[in-house]
Amino acid sequence: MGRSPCCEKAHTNKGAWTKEEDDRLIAYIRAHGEGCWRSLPKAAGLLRCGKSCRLRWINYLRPDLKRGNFTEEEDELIIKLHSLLGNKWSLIAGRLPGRTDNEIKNYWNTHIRRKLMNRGIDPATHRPINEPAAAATTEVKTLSFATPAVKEEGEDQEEEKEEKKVIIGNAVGFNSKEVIEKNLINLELRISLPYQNQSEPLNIGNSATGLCFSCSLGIQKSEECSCGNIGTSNNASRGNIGYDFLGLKSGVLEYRSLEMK
DNA sequence: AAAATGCCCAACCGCTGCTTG
DNA sequence: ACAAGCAGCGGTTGGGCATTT
Repeated sequence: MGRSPCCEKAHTNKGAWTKEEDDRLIAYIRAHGEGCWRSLPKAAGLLRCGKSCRLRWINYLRPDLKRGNFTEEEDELIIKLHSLLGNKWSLIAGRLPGRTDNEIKNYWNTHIRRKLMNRGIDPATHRPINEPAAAATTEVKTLSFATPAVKEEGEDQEEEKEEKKVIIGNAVGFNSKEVIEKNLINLELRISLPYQNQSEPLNIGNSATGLCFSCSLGIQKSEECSCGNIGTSNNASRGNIGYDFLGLKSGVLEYRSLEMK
């Protein structure tokens, strides 16, 4: 048997929150802190379900929320993060202090989508709208590399052979579930390169360190390594991507911070 | 001035993965 | 082991406000 229900839905309020409800919720969380949303409504004297209280607090009442208009810098950061992460609003919000996933999601749908459309960029793919579909799927490189993690003795031989792959292409598309289900990668993320004119050579390695793109990503032992540093790169352990990816300079995006689960 | 239309955003809905009993 | 609840997430909705006709 499971646990008892969190609240009686028949006796809960719905719709817009009143000032009194807000005050009760704020007062309760100030006194007892966040968490245990299940018991919070009853303890705080609110006729709301815990889920509704959590949403109200996170999206509206939290004292560290910025409110107000998004800055141009925030706009550009959201665009860049979206090109990397897709509709992972909570991850994007994690990079924008004082902003919530709901707020960013709304802002994206109402402002940034239109902004990109006006620039002639498809907000879903971050590519020029008139670009042929075929071109969007070319130049997809798959880097294969054995997992650097130390295997414990006695693990299945088949498991030993499994590859973990980072799919690097200039197509932004997320099918992370499939990738994870196939146990190909432990990152719920596809890292994709920005659109580039085919005539322009890719110059995304780290010229400062002399590392190629795959080494800069911390992908050791990659077949795609072109810099001769196979197995010697320690960027992964440093945690930084170390190149200007979509204009995100080293340190803005930390590789480890993109790991999920 | 009133009606129609468009926009914004808070809140809800439904799903997924994890936890609990 | 299993069923049911919880927390968190992304998608969608609808009410209120602003602008246009």
